Amino acid sequence: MNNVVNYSGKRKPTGQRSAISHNSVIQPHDYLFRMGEKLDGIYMLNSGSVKLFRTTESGEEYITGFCASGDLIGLDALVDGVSRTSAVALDTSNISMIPFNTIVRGGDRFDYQKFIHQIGATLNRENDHTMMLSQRTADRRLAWFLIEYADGLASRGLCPTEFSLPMTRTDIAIFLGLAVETVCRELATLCDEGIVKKNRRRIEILDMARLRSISRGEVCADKLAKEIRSAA
Amino acid sequence: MNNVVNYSGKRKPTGQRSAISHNSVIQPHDYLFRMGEKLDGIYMLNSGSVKLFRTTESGEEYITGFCASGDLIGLDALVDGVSRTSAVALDTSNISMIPFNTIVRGGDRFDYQKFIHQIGATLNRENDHTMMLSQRTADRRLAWFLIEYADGLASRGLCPTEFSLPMTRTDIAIFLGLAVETVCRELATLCDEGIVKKNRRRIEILDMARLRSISRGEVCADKLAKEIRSAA
DNA sequence: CGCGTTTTTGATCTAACTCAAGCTTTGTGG
DNA sequence: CCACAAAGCTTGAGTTAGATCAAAAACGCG
Repeated sequence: MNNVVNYSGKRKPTGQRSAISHNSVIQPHDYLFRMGEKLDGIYMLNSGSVKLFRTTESGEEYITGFCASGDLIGLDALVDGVSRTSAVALDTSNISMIPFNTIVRGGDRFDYQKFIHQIGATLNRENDHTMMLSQRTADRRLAWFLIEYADGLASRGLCPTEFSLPMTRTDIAIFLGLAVETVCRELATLCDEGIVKKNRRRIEILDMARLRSISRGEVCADKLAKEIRSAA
Repeated sequence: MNNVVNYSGKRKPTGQRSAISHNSVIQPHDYLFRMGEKLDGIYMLNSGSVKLFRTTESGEEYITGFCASGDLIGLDALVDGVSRTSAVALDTSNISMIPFNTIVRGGDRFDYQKFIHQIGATLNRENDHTMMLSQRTADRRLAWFLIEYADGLASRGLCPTEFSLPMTRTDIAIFLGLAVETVCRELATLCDEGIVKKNRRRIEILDMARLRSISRGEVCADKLAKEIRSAA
């Protein structure tokens, strides 16, 4: 499992620490901030993608979310200014910061309404993630993940059926609470059934309707595979 | 699995719907609001306990959290005024409401700072819940649950080692992403090892240190049980 | 007191984990 | 520019933690 040291060891010196004042660009593997760090405000992702995660003392990594353009990062620091989460860029990303002062006092042209709205959205996404992790089969989890990602793209006006995932299979596995091998296998199953096409990180969704019904638990992804087995 | 109809069917007419203006009392099984309902603001729980949950079209129930005094309820409605979550009282509870207007405009004596703080705290709790659900054994989940509950009591100045749980075993199971039977069995194991004492909903924690180390995954709750088996 | 709900325990089964190993891609240094 | 190393991805075989099914006991309520 990757840990903080790994990443920090191999990244370029760019963006070493969060000296972000207003607008800045960070490179893949650069940290926006690390868990336990005091933040100066909330970050807003303008482009690229960021992974949010925590590591326990014993080195277990937990991924709490993947962020894309428009998302707020560091909301959990609202409690006392310190984030319990680390944020690392997966792609080259453009980021701006909203200082805590602005948030608390309601600064110049800070869109408060929108900020509150985003908090609700974040909370809802967390809830969805939680629901997915409770008592669900691997095929549903993966289907859910792909749909979430596709929907996110669609809401940003991008193509929801053909895209490139910014994260590794291991990241997906951790996020979904599964083993890497399980993610690979389930993805392979979806391909076998003609629901998606994959080429490494590149994903093409061929049958969105079926993918959604798998996600809802109406049908099982391994249905075909099982039918073949039982026929034998 | 319990669903909305069950609860609504057997509750007394009190507090039928959320006509809560400022301060009110609701009885066990009364709904504060149901998923999809338009809220007038965010609720604050002053005493008692409330369960937050969602149900899918297919009737699956997911519990996103249990609230106790001091908690804000309905934050997910900040996105558009509608909550995707249902809130039902587990005990007789005292509740007040902060209208959206007050939140957005920053009314009279609305403690904005505290509000923002609470949002961060809620987000963190969600994250903890998510982490627990990702890749953890049943014994760790249950230990985590008991500790969370105990810590919550402690932070409210109540006794953290002897308490009565307001929710059913089934609720705990759903919240932890486990089967009811598993929750019962793991609780029984904890009792066998002298870590907790139980009498139905009544819980007494005898060895908090050991419970915490189980929660961290340092030791396995079924260790003893296994040692006995392997000795045979 | 009888009935429905909740809790508990037992037996069996299976989905997903773990371990193992090969393959592919990416990155690095000579 | 090529070779080697490291990371990432994939597939197979065997094991196991926890789900499911079944059923009894313990409450609590009308």
